[in-house]
Formats: sequence, structure tokens, C-alpha cells
Amino acid sequence: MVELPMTVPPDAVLARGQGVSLWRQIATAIERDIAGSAGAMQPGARLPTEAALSARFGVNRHTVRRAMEELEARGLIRVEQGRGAFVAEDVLDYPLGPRTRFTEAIQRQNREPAGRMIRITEIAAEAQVAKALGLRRGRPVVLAERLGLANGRPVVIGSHYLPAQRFPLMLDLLSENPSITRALARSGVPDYRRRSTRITARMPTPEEATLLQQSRARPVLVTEAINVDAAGVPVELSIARYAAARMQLVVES
Amino acid sequence: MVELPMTVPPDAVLARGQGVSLWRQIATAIERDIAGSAGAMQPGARLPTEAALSARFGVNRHTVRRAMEELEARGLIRVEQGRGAFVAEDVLDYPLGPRTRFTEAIQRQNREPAGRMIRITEIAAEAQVAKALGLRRGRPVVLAERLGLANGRPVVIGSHYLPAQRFPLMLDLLSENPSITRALARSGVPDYRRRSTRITARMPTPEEATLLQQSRARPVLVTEAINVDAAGVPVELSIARYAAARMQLVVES
DNA sequence: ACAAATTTGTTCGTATGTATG
DNA sequence: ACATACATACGAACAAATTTG
Repeated sequence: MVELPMTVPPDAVLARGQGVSLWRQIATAIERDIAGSAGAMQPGARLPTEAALSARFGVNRHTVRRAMEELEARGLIRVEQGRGAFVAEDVLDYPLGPRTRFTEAIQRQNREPAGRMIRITEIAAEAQVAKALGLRRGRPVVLAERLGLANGRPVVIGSHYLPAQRFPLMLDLLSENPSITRALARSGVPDYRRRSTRITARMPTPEEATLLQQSRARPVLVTEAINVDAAGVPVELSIARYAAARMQLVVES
Repeated sequence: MVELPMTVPPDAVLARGQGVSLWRQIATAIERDIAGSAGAMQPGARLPTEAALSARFGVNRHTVRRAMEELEARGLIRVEQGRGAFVAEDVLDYPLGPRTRFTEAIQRQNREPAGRMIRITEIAAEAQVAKALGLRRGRPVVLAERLGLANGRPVVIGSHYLPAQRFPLMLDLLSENPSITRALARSGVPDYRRRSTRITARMPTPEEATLLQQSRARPVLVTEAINVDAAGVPVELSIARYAAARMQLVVES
């Protein structure tokens, strides 16, 4: 990019010397762009660079930065060094209770939940899975991998392991309808609860980053939960990876 | 690095053609190096590169890799592309109950807990802190930042915010002894409990990475907990940052 | 592993307008 | 009228983080 030495008129004209500081006018202009009734920007969308904005408004970069500071302090945008500024995404809460279901948790926050099945297969249980489900190694388990979305934005990848011998129809049921709760209900488990949850954080695999539509440089929250039936017998091992920027876990005591 | 075309004798000699595969011999040799009675390697310490090991054992790099695979599958080491192989660190559990204290949680897992105060100051409450503690913005709060260690390894940084007006002696008490529990007890709060906890994950700041002695490329788990007294009044906002590689959170339901 | 390009963050310096005493 | 303090605005240079090839 070559810098043109000419003075170009700014696209947006500000009222100079009228009692309202330039940076305030810029802040409200950007705010209108973000939440404006006309074309509202999507949460997570990237704002123009500081250089672009200062050109557009015909001001120094510092003046734009002062406006950005204001918007960030008010929680409307998120600025990241080296990456840019982004329309703030609202962070959803995921309550870690014994009975929380993804769909309910999202609905309670007035978002539209959705699920997309990524893959359903039957595999042999490795050590970790077998131990969690109380099976012997190598026993068949159904593995269902599901992407959970809120308002169309991906927020979680869930890997669900269920004993194939106890639930012979599970693979078909989940192929029809991605709801684990529904498939378990049709398999004679009307209710189940979360027994224990381990929470860790790590960097995403390339596939996880793609599915969650997030940068490979941001971490995922990982929960590993064992779900048991009314009798306390494990029916599902669930490993979920949350986009940490869009979802936080909440424990009520 | 230039590859020397000469054949140099390996430092460690293996038994070839004796019924035990080379990679198994190498695996047990490395295992002895790691956990050996002689000079045990510290958890988190870096192993020699694959090239160095293949030179030392006089085998192809693939053979060393086969041994590494085995050790990684058994959880003894952790291999990271582009970084190297490291002696596995044991991951401690931190139970997120209403009454869990750091010291007890570490002791229950037979580790030696320790705490080092990083800084104690009195500051004006910003919006987030004020809201959590039920104060007005700008009211004075004591901020105590503490590094928690297990067996001498840093595992958590805790930032503790307490209302300075309710606890006028807090700054002095914490300067004497870094225990929050003790300082609260001496301030007329013999017991407190965790009301709610939010859990997120993010990349560490440079300072956090240094304090936790971890790579800036690995995430930290962040918990934000509000602690209340027997009457349910908030007495402390606690923001903790855990080295995700050394600590995982556990919720029992 | 490295270098280049892009983008935000920080720190100088300079100048102007406004409110205060 | 003058001095002072403060917020605003501009310019330049460099530092730091990220992305890309």
C-alpha cells in the first residue's frame, strides 16, 4: 500500500469546534454502526482498522483510539493487539448443575439453541472411556460428536460416549435426531444426571478451531462429565469443548 | 546443524537381536532417566531432542519416536510439536465446593501447599469489583495478590478483593500472614462460603506466565468467585488464575 | 524456524481551547 | 490580564502481537 500525499476529504464529516469533542462524535458514530437500526454488525465482526477509521473521519489515529477506549470500557467492543477490534460477543453462561441440558441453558438466556451432528460411529472403548463408563477395554461404544450453537454461532463441541451394548438402538436414534436426552429417553433412561465434572483448558486442535469458528490462538474450555441414570449407573461420558470467548461455566453453590 | 557423515559410536549400547525390541529398551532407558532412583528429572523438564536421543542410542529417529509414543501413551511424557518432549506433570484436582480452601485441597492430595504474597495494596473499586462486593464505585478495597504453590511448583495466582471500610485492619493482617481465611477470622468473619463461581479460560499475561512458570502459549483457567459471610453478605471477590497444565477444577454434583 | 506485512499499544513532543483562581 | 491545570487534538517513531508465506 502506497501512502498518497494528497489530502483527501473524509467520508464522514464531524462538527469541529461546536462544543462536542471529536472523539465523542466518533464513538457515537461507531456505536450507531454497531447497534444501529440500519445495518447492525454481527457480534464478533471485525471493525475497520484504526488507520481506516482515522482516514474516514479525517482525524489523527489518537483521536480514533480515544473513541475506541470509550467503547471498550462500555463493553461494546473488544480490542486485541495485532488483531484488530471486534464487536463484543455476549458471553453466555453454562450452569454446571446435575441436570443442566444445553438446550434449556441457551433458551433461558433468550438465545436460539441448535445442534448439528458432526459424526456418529461405533468404536472400541479405549482405557479412559471404558473406565468412565465402567466397561472393559475394547467394548463397543457409540461416539456421537455434536456442534452446539446459540443464535447460529457455534459455542461447543460435545463428544458423547455411550455403551453400545446397553443401548443397541442409540446409533439410529441419534442419526434421526441429535438430542442425546431424547435418544436416552427412548432407550429407557427417562432421566439422567451429571455426577462429576472435571474442567480443564487447552489450545484447540485445528479441527476444533474450525468447527468453533475461532482463532487457533485462543483456548477452549474442556469439561469431562459422567452422566448416570436414576440408579447411579454411568450411561454417558461427555467431553465438551467450549469456545471460551463465547461461553463461561457457572457453578452455583 | 550439519549432519556428520561419520559413524560415531553411541554413548548407550543396546542389546540388538536379543528378543527385546530396540524401542522397548530405549523406552525403559528413558523411563529410568525420568523416574530413576539416581537423578530423577523434574516434572516439566525437557527431554533431549529426538535427534540427540537417536545419536545417543545409535538408532534411527523413528525408533526413538516409537519409544516416545509409548511413554506418551503411558502418560509419562508430553510431546509437543515444535517444542520438544517434557516430563509429564501430575495434574492436581481443585474441588470447587462452597468451602474448599487452597491449603486443604493441596494437602488432601499429599502435596505440600505454600503461599507467597505478591502484593498488597488499597485501591479504588472499579465497576466489576464494586458490583461483586455490593459497593459503590471508587470505594476503597484491599487487593491482595498471592501465588499458590504445590510442592514448590506455582499452580495458581489469586487476586483477592475485600472491602477496606468493613475490614480496616485487613491490610496489616495480610501483611503479617498471607492466609485470607485467617485474616477474615481475625476481622470477625469466622466462616465464609463460596456463593457462585464463573469459570473461563484465556491466554496469560506476560506477568502471569512468569509467575506461574509456564509458557505464554498455554492457557490459564480463570475462576471468579464471590465469597459471602454467614449472613450472605459478600466479603471477598476472588479471581484465580490456574496453570491449566497443572491444575484442573472438579465439580461434584 | 524465519521473515515480512499488518495491526494495535506506548511514548515522546507540540499546540490549542477552556475553565479556574 | 495572567498563570495554571486540564482535556483535546495532531504528528512521529517505535514496540509488541498476530498473521501469512
